[in-house]
Amino acid sequence: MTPGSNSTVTDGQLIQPLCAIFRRFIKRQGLKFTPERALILSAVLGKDGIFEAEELLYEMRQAGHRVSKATIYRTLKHLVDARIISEVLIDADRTRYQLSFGRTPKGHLVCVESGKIVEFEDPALTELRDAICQKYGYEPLSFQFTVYGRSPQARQAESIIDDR
Amino acid sequence: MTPGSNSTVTDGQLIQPLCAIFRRFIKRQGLKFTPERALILSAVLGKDGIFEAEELLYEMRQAGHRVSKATIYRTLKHLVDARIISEVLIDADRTRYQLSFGRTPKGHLVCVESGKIVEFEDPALTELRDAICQKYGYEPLSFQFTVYGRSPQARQAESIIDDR
DNA sequence: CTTGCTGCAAAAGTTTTGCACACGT
DNA sequence: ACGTGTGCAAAACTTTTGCAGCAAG
Repeated sequence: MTPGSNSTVTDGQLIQPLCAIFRRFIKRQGLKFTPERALILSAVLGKDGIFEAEELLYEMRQAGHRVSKATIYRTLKHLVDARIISEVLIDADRTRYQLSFGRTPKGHLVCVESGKIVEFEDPALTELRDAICQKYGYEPLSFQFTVYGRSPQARQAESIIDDR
Repeated sequence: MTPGSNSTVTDGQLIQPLCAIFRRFIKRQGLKFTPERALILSAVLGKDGIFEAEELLYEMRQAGHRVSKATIYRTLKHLVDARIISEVLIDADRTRYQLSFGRTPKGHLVCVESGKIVEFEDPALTELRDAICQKYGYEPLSFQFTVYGRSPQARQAESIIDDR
């Protein structure tokens, strides 16, 4: 139950419909809707932003659920297929994920010094995605826009050290 | 429509200046400009588009140069630091690279079925990068825009199989 | 000479897979 | 019952690192 862990009230409203959507998606492929899959989906919905596989595993175990790393990875793959979450590629270290169902796709602004990630929305992103796809005759599915820069704090910190 | 402005012939003209730039960059850090580093830079300049570390290693060995995987990775890192090449993150499988020095930054259109990657230019990309950075007070460094879709060929192939 | 560089092999880290058993449908 | 799913541990991969000898400045 973990009281007080529900920081994202709005996401809570998504649990019911998304469970149904995921279950339908799974069944449509002749696969099975298991407790583990439901549990992982619910853990994903509890995340408010970008998350990682290992992080999900850790938090689920903290919450007393015993799931294996393998099942996490296998289920995340299905959730991506179902277009409920999407991969977020910020660096080559590991894959990150983000809830994407029913949300405007976001761009990401990354500080190369601190690694801090800021999400932002801009209608131009989806417009650009569609324009490019139309130009090449592609069916648009998703996009990823990541901007790398130096945050104000990092610039200030650097200017103190910097003496070249 | 685009003439051979991105061909390897044009890149040939970049070898001299880029060697100088890289050497200066390396020396500025108190590091050493070695034959291996020059060789790797030259192999990179021979690539016409996106490439991978392993691919570079294979081709250099084919060409009769003996370089280690470790040195390839170490040098690619320096080339990224020097802003001569940039990382291209298409999927989580591996890191790809691309010559970026003196070039308009590109976006990538990826077919999710075939994995084919099309590069494209659009001034809106850099404009968007700068607009976002300005909004948050960041110093813009680079960006990555990847659009995932289904190519006309893939859509056609799928429609033949598809009979749900 | 001093300091960094290279190749090799081993290590590290993330993601995948083989297997035996358990469980949805 | 049948066919998937799960957990575990091992495997697979890409990328990094420790080390001993080598080379650039």
